[in-house]
Amino acid sequence: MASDQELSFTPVAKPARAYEMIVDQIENAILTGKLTPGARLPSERELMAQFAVGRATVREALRVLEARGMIRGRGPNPSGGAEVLPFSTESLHKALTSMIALEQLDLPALVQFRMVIEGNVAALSAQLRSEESLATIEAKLTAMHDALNRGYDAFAAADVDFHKAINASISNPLLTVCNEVARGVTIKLSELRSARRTDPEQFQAHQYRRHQQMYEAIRDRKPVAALRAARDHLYESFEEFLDEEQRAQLRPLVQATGEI
Amino acid sequence: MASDQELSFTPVAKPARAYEMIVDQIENAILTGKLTPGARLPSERELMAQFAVGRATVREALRVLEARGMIRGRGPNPSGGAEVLPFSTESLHKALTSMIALEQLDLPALVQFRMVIEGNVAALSAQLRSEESLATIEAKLTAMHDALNRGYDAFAAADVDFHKAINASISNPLLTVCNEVARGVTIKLSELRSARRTDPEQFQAHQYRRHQQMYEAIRDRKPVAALRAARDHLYESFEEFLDEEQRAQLRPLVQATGEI
DNA sequence: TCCAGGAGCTGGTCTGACAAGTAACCCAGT
DNA sequence: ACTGGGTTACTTGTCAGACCAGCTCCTGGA
Repeated sequence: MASDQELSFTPVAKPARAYEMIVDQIENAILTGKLTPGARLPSERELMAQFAVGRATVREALRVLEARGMIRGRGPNPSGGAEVLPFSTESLHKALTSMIALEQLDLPALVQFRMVIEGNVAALSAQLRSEESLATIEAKLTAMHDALNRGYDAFAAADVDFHKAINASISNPLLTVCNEVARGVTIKLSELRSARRTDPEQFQAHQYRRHQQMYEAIRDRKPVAALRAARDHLYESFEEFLDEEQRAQLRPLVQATGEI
Repeated sequence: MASDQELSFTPVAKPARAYEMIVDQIENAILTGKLTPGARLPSERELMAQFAVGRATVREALRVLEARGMIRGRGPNPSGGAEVLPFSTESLHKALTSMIALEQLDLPALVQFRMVIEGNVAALSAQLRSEESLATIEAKLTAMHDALNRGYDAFAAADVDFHKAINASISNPLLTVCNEVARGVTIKLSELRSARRTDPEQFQAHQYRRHQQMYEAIRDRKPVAALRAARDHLYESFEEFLDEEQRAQLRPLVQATGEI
């Protein structure tokens, strides 16, 4: 152990690449608030002069910052360079999405994840929601009712809005992002497996009733009911795509009626 | 509403930048498995010929992919170009870290997230674990006991191993990764706020008892007890860093004793 | 007063070039 | 036969200069 430490030499030099130092400098300026969202970076040619590097190096640094969602190029424009963006979860979105693709997640794992997250989000909302949040959720539920039988896309959009309102009521960006990414990937994955349902009206009506249950549980501050409604809703939605073994993996989350 | 749909024209042209198309092509090749981790991309000059663009364009595309953690440049090297990397949580880490720096994510939100995930993972493990998984978890608990009073690092490593064993017992990579990333970021964030504890022996002994409770709940297939042990453990670990308002945000997850 | 058109800047891309670094090969010496 | 060193061919990192197309702004004419 001790000999290990004594023998571990540190690398002699770090071949720091020039564009990385530029990235670090601009990133620090943004993270420390010296560059605020909406501000404009100098033009590439000016940055080239300030950093004393070639334009290609400046551009590589800008591409990295753009990939991290911190700035956005705005086309040719004499009024300044790239714009500093306000915080967005987009890079988190992309990282999670590519993770899901690379891990070759299957539908049961995704649904299990969503049952965990959405169930607890609903339960938390039932306990922590404000009156304003509840009003928003109710409004989205009404919009969902109005969207009944107006086609798949309209109803799906209202569905998303409803869940977004619930997420907003507990204001935890991590839970929200995980929720939305998982939802997006789940839909993409399940749409590959089956065409649209043959009885959309009946299906939508049932979906609406489930969402109504979730709303009522949140309104009445009943976390257990909210949890169950959210999980049952998810299980029902994807049950048809799973075989018996896969369902067994999810059933603990459904069965856990009065206990968990 | 209907007029909205009719009036929504689609963008006439996408000013797609050349390097973005290159990013998409290489990204798709990786995501679909046509390029597997460890493989090497062609050299920049060869890519330049294949895509029929200039080298600067190829390089900008490579920088974006590198920023996303999908490839890694390997210096000047006649044996090939950039290396395709296996999935890593580094980009997730970076995204979360910058969220914290931009004050979009605070410690209560992180702990809340972990209480949701880890609690349900423990509960699921209590229901779905196999006997082999349980044996591994028990082994890790024993290792944790052996690491008592062997210093902060040794105990922390044993702690991580224990939780990894629980994660492995339900084999949902999405839950596992979210768990580990959140743990890493939480530790980084809380270490900034306070020095090491003054009574490490007592603290470690208490931590060990909590983990023992979790193990026993999983062994006895008591999901509610496992859930509570996991959540209480987290709440206790970070309670000291939170003010009263922040604690109120987490208390629903702790209070939910016999119900949720 | 108002609008059309040019000037000047910008980003996006290409070409060509050079230094520095590494992997592989060959060859001499032991 | 095996080790060691040097050479070579290729790579990346970076720079300089150039061109084009698009956006702003300002000016000059109607």
